[in-house]
Amino acid sequence: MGRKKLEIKPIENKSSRQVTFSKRRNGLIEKARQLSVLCDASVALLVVSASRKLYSFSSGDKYDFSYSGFSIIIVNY
Amino acid sequence: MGRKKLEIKPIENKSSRQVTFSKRRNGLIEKARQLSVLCDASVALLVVSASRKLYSFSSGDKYDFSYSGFSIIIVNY
DNA sequence: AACTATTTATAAGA
DNA sequence: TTCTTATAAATAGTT
Repeated sequence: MGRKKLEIKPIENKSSRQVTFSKRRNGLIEKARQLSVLCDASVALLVVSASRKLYSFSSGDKYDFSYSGFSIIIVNY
Repeated sequence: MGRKKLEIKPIENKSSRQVTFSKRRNGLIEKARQLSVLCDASVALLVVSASRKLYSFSSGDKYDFSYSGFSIIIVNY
C-alpha cells in the first residue's frame, strides 16, 4: 500500500523504520483483534521492537504476558 | 475491504466464518512476517481456531510453540 | 478455488 | 511530527 510499492526487506533508514514500525504494529494489532472477534478465534500477538519495547494483544483475558530480555512467556490464568 | 463493508462482530454463518478465518489468518501471518523483516522486530503470533487448530508464526527461530487444550506456552530455546 | 469490486492499510508528502 | 492523500494491498461477496 502507499505511494510506492515497498519491498519487504530491512529498512535501513532509522527514522523511516521507526515510522513504519509504528504504523504497521498498530495495523497488525487491529487485524489481530478483528480476527478474534469475527471468527471466534483466540489470538495472541507479541511484538518486540529493536529497542526492546514490548507490544502485545490477546483476545479475551486468557493470557498473561511477561517479558524479560529475550524471553517471552505466556502463562495461563 | 471487499464488496461490502463488514462490521467487526461475530460472523454467525458458519461457512462464511470459516472462509473469512482462513483468509484473514493468512493475511495476519503475512503481515507479522513483513513487520519482523522490515523493522527488525521480534514477532510471535498464535491463532487458535474455534475448532482448536493452532496456527503460528514467529520471527527467527527464537521460539518453540506448544499447545494443549487451552494452554499456550512459548518456551525459548 | 478464482475473481473483482471495494474497502482498508499505509508510503510518501505536506 | 501529526495530518493528508495517492496508491498498493487485503478481502467480502460473487462465480
